[in-house]
Amino acid sequence: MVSNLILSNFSEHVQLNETEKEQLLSVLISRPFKRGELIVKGGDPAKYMLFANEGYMMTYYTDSNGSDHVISFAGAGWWASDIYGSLSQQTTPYHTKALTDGEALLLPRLSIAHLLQSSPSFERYFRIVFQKGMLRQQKRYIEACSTSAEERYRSFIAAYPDIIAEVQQKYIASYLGITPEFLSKIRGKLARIA
Amino acid sequence: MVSNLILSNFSEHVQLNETEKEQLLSVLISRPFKRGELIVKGGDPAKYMLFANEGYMMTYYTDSNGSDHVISFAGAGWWASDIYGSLSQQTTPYHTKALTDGEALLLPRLSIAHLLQSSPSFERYFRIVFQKGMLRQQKRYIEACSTSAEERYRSFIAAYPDIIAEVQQKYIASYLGITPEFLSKIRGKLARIA
DNA sequence: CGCACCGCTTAATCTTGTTTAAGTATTCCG
DNA sequence: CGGAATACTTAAACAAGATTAAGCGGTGCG
Repeated sequence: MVSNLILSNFSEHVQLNETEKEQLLSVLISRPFKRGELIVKGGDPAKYMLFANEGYMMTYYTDSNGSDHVISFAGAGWWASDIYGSLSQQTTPYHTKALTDGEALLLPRLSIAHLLQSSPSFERYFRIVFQKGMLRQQKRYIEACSTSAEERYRSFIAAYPDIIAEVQQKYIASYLGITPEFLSKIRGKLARIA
Repeated sequence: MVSNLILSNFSEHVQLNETEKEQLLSVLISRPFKRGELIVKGGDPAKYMLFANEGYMMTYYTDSNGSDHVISFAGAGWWASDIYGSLSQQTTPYHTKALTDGEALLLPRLSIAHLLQSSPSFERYFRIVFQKGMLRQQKRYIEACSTSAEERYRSFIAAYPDIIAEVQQKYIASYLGITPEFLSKIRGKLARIA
């Protein structure tokens, strides 16, 4: 398991000493995955936070009508946005699925609790991660309300060309909050213009 | 300034000792407000986090077309959800407005930084606040995608009857992501049924 | 090889919610 | 008290996006 990515992610926000680094690395669990594999199933006990060390994952929610809603994608160097694994809660409502082959690093809930208690640096790190997460979610909500599907698609390809390349269209559609059919229509229109 | 509310909010998540309590109270600034008053204006330097000690506030965003989008309401005992004041950033894009007469407690950004450094309890408190905030925002996004405006309105009145009583309809409409006209239509329909 | 499945596309029809516009009720304020 | 904003309602025309259904192309597998 190569752990440069997660260490550099931490060091963007806090400075860990060698002991803390070792402590972190010692509790991470490598979890290789294959394209299409369901890594965490909604309804199951939420035991971990998931960091993408390699490849792509997505976190999504199945509503009461059986429709899926993609909450976010996570490429290498990102946390999956199912953070129920960080709470002393029984289950997560979210699924997390592999979109490509790759490797996740699992951080067990109990280890999180332990890290948080052992050093303020960890409290600080997760405080910042959640602070940014909250801001990102707010921004996404506003964009969903105030811009058309076509605009959202355009800004998505501009912002995440790598995800467009790797991820199936139906998941992009779900992320944008539209049907695959409508995304196809938008793409047809954009291709005709270009 | 009576500060029971904010202390009891903190004590829901962390246990502060007397020194920490005094430290917190000593940096809070009382900010009484009148109904309709703009407490924080979008585009201005973000200097504070705002805690509602009495009355109701709302945080909203004005998009590039000039339409407003209510991000959240904050009644007594809640933080306003503009958390830009907690970052070392220049400005906030969000407005915060008084919906009733009341009092906000302002927590200056520099004081936050100071609290965070002086005790892990404060890191922990804000970590939990942002963690919950992120989850709330995710939930809201999913609801916006997966349920009709009528359902959202019904669950809103069920969950926040006090806000319905205090807050103008056009702001509720904005919060639900619909036009005031359409909310009026929904209300008409529900009244006819009942 | 063949066929079943899955993802993408296209197009017609339908729904939800918007826009525009007009009218009514309230509240604020001199 | 009176007049002017401002909030809410109603209704018709309209638009964005959903639904349904059909067809097409690749791909995995017996």
